[in-house]
Formats: sequence, structure tokens, C-alpha cells
Amino acid sequence: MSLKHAILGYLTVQPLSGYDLKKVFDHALGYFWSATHSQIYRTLDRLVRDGEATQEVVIQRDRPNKKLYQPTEAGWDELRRWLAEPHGLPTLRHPLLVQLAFAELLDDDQVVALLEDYGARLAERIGRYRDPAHHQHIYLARTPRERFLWWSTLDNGIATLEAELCWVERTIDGFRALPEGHHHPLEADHDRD
Amino acid sequence: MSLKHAILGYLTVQPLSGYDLKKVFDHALGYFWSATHSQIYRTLDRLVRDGEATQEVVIQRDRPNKKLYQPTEAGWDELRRWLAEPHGLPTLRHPLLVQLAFAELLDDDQVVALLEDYGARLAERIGRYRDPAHHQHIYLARTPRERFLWWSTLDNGIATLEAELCWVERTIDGFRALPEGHHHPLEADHDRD
DNA sequence: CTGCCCATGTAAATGGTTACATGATTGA
DNA sequence: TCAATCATGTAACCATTTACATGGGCAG
Repeated sequence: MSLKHAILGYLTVQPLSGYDLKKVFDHALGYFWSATHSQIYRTLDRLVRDGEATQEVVIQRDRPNKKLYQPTEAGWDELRRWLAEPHGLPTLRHPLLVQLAFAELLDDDQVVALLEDYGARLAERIGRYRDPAHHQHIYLARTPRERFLWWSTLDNGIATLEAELCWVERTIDGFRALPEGHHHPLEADHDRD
Repeated sequence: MSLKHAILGYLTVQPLSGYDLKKVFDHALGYFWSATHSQIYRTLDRLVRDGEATQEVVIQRDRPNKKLYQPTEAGWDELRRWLAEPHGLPTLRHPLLVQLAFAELLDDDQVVALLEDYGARLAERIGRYRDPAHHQHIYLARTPRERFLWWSTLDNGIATLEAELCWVERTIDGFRALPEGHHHPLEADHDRD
């Protein structure tokens, strides 16, 4: 349900097209919600159908026409309602941890490779979030209060990524320090009976 | 795709029924993957249909019969294949951060209430993860290596939750320290034209 | 003339949540 | 007699991903 609210939320900042929104999701909202363009276009249609946003076609020469969307009063109400009520912890879906949990089927090098690959992705993303070029959108905030809140969402992203990177390093070290058990990956003991 | 692999993975540890698996997801795999019983039953059916697991009916007196599942050789192969290849960072979907991002529509008390509620949920979950009663399943590991890996997945959960709790406190403090702007929540400026 | 940016969508499939549905046994 | 535990599932819906599909303008 919150994709709708994220879109509605950003439309209160500025009327935008689906194409624009996709860029906002890729650059600014990326660290707490992601969406594909097909999802965005369908959600915008639904908002208009439900009377929570209006659509305005903007004719352009030299480039394709676009449709700008804006929340209606009903849209603002719905958004305010959703924003004020508490929502649970994000549900986790963490493929790397599934891999680690069942890594008895892998040999030591494969386990280390998975962790190192994951660490590299984390480091790359932390680098991007720390890059001032990535902070531009924060200066579009309408008040110091909003600027603080936007910066906080980024801070959350950086803090959790760094905690994970730290965990990756700790885990690689601990794994290497395990008493050498000449580990042989488990095999299916097929047809034991 | 990884629900299938999480199930397959746990079935290599021990043949289990759908009902048992649900409990495993609730207690042991909970910090990196969640699933409802309806999802589990459907996935088990699919595994059998696809020849990746076998089903065995166990007749019980005094309680309902149950169906135990075990991976086939094809299941082991599929699992090994999936475990060895890298999967991207988990895609984030973080409702609280959406709320914070658009909190210009809320007043100060509402923002603090959201953060405090979130912090309380985090603290409660950290407490559960730290509780030794919650660690029982780790001792079922088949090797010291596996024990280390299972403990690491829990460690990941605790570390990221604590990073977030820390962030919550920092954010509440920073928010309260904002220069008092007599904040009035934004209103839709309807019918300006 | 190639490839990127602009700008829009649809279709099909997969994945996930919620609600509906049943029924025996055991312990308080 | 009430609630919990054991044990299974289906149906409807909602959310997400991936692939298909189009087409003009502009810069190198």
C-alpha cells in the first residue's frame, strides 16, 4: 500500500509526470522504497480513477507530451491519514542470509566469495550515498524541518549499510578463524534405504 | 524465488511438514525471511510437482496426519546452484521512512510519536533476539561451521536492528533540537486559481 | 547512423497477504 | 466449556518484476 502514499507524498512537493517520478524513486527515495516505471504508471492511473489525484496533459514541442499529476483534496486527506498511523517494522527478505544459513552445501571459498561480493556491493552503495552529488535533492526541501527529515532518511540508509558492512568484515574474519575441519560440502545421501 | 530455496535448504537439515516449516520460519529464519502458511503449502506442492522434493504421508493416531517433505537429488542440485550465485542487496521497503519523508503534513508531536513507536518495536525485537531462549535452534546445527553461520545470521539481525535503534534516538534528539519554527502542518492549497 | 534521453504504456507471470474453511485432541 | 495446539488447505486479491512495444529529437 505505501507505493501509493510515497507517490502521493512526492506529488504534494511538486506536480510531476510518471517519468519524473521514476527518476525521483531512482535518486531520492531509492534508499527506502523502490518502484519500476510500470508500477508507477499504473498507480497514477489508479489515483486518478479513485479521485485522489488529477491529471493534466502538457503539450510539448520537440519532445513527447507529458502528463502531470497533482493530489486532490481527497488525496491529501488519505495521505495525512496514512502518515499519522504507525506501520510495523519492514519485513525482511535477505537472500544472502538464506545463502549463509544453508552454506553447508558450499565450500569455504564459495562462502568467502559470497560475503566479499556482498561487502563490495555495500561499500559501493555507501560511497554513492556519501557522495555530495547524491545529496542535491535535499536542498529542494521546503523548510529546515523538512531538510532535516530528508537528511535523516539518508542517514538511516548509510547507518544500516555501514552496520552491515561491519558485520560482513566481522563474519569473514570469524569464518576464517574457524578450526580447520577440512570441510566437505554436504551431499545428498540419495537412496540410503 | 528464494522462499523456495529457504524451504529446500531447511529440508536438507531435516524432513518436515508444512506446519513444522511455518514454525521454523517464525522462530529461526524469521530475521531474514518470512512466510505465511498458505505460501509454504503452495510452495511445497510446487516442489513436488517439479520433482524437487518428495512427499511422504505419516499416519498419526491422536492427531491429524501430516506430510513430510524431503528434497530429491534434483532439489539438492537446484539448491546448490542457487546458493553459489551472488544475489543483489535486499530491496528495501521501509514505511517509516516514507512517513518521515513526507512528515511536513504532520505536526511535531506526531513525528516524535512515530519515531518512538518505531524505536519501541525495535527494542522489543532486539530483546527477543538476545534472549537465550531464542537461540535454541542454533544448537541443532550439524557442525561447528554451521553453528557459526547460523549464529552469524542472528548477529546480522541484531546488528542492523541496533544500528536502527541508535538512528532513532539520534533522530529524535536532532528533531527536538530544531529551531522552533512554530510548525504548522502543510494544507492542501485547494482552488488557488 | 547510432545510441541516449524523453515519454508513454500493456501483458504475463510471479510472489505475497488476508480471509475463509475444517476438525480432532489436550489441558486449564 | 474454552482456548490452544496440531494439521491441512483454497480463493481472492494485491504488489512486484520482467518483457514487450512505440516513437521523436538530439548529440557525437
